[in-house]
Amino acid sequence: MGHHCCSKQKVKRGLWSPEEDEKLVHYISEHGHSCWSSVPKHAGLQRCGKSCRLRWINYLRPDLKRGTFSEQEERTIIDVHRILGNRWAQIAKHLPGRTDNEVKNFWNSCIKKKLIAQGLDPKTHNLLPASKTLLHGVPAANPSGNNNSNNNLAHFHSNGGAAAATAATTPFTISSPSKAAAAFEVAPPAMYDVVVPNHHATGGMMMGHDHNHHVAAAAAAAMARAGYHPYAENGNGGGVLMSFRDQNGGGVVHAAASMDFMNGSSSSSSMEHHGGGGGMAANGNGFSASMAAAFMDEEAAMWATAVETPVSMAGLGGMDLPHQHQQQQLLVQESAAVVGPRPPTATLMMHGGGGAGAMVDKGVVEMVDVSSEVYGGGAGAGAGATAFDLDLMVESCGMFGAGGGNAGIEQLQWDC
DNA sequence: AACAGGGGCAACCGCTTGCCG
DNA sequence: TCGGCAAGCGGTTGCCCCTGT
Repeated sequence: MGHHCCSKQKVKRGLWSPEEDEKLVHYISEHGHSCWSSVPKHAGLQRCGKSCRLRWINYLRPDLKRGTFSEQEERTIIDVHRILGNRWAQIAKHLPGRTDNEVKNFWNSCIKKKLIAQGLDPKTHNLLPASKTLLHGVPAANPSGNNNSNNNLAHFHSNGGAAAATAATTPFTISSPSKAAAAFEVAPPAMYDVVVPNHHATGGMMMGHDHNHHVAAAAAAAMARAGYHPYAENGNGGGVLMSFRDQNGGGVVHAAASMDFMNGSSSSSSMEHHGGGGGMAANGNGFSASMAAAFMDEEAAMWATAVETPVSMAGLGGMDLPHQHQQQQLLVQESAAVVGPRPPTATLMMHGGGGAGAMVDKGVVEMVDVSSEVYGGGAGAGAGATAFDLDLMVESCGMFGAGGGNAGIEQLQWDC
């Protein structure tokens, strides 16, 4: 039958022979592939251009990395997938030398099963209903039986620490064993319950922002008002709050990125690591540096589906956000239009990066002060570095999988 | 040794997107 | 603005190989 694009041609299908590979490689290396539809003809192949393109991209490209995925690559995939979903091409961009097809196959054949084995829904990265029940002794959270993350939930994953809070109409609180449950109002009457067990590093990240200033992120502000965190210093809605309880490392990592959204400016971030390892996710359990990267472009904003919704979760600090208000709003609006079926009530934006900064200016997203920490290396990042192309970072909001190991799941205490 | 079943991977299909006339 | 074309992308299929019986 062949592709519709080459139905008139007599094309071969199925596996490629070494001779065909050789022809294609030889032709591409000499002439490039300015027009794939003409490649098979000129290369002497009985294939359609589409097939040639796929073969080249997925198999013959010289820069491809073959072989099994490393643990770090696996973590990266999981981390990025949590944010981007099944956007394999975008995920693959964070894995140099890997193709979307490869990532997709690896996910479907390996990671998916691992997550399921861990009691995680591979689609949402949330606890499967059975796990929720098991862990918390409460009935399945969703009366509809739908475990879709689009509905009421808050999830804090230790393996990467992406803190995603959705459903602004749903209440949640955050509590930790070291501090009594600090109920706070996110967006009245929003409230979640997120219980973080002792044995997991926690990535409780809150970025506050005044609701009247476009990028509403009242969570941190609410936390600040509630006095949840000593770094909740900006009671007017600004400020980034992060607390990483690193029990393995024996310390608590505090990170505070002071941002003044009110003025559209920010100061550099600061971090304090009280004891323990060398910084965020130092033991590999906490909020991975991969998640720390900037979230300032459309893919960051894709999480945000409602400009007016005042919940935003911040990643690590180190931001520089001039002209941020308008830009963020634009991004949010754009993504809201593009992304489609995202939680209609949730706004999630992750910003900043461990030691790195994200700058938004005139529609251009740039990473500044890109250090090894951004890539997940460095003392403050935990696991080893992954070299990512800066363009990719800019393009796809820089989700860098280098953080800690998959320590498991923070317990969620479902109120709804 | 033969067979069945399952897993992994390469390739295909079809829809979407972007570009250009 | 519209239509055609090429490329991009994600989901699905089918083949091959490995393993267990």
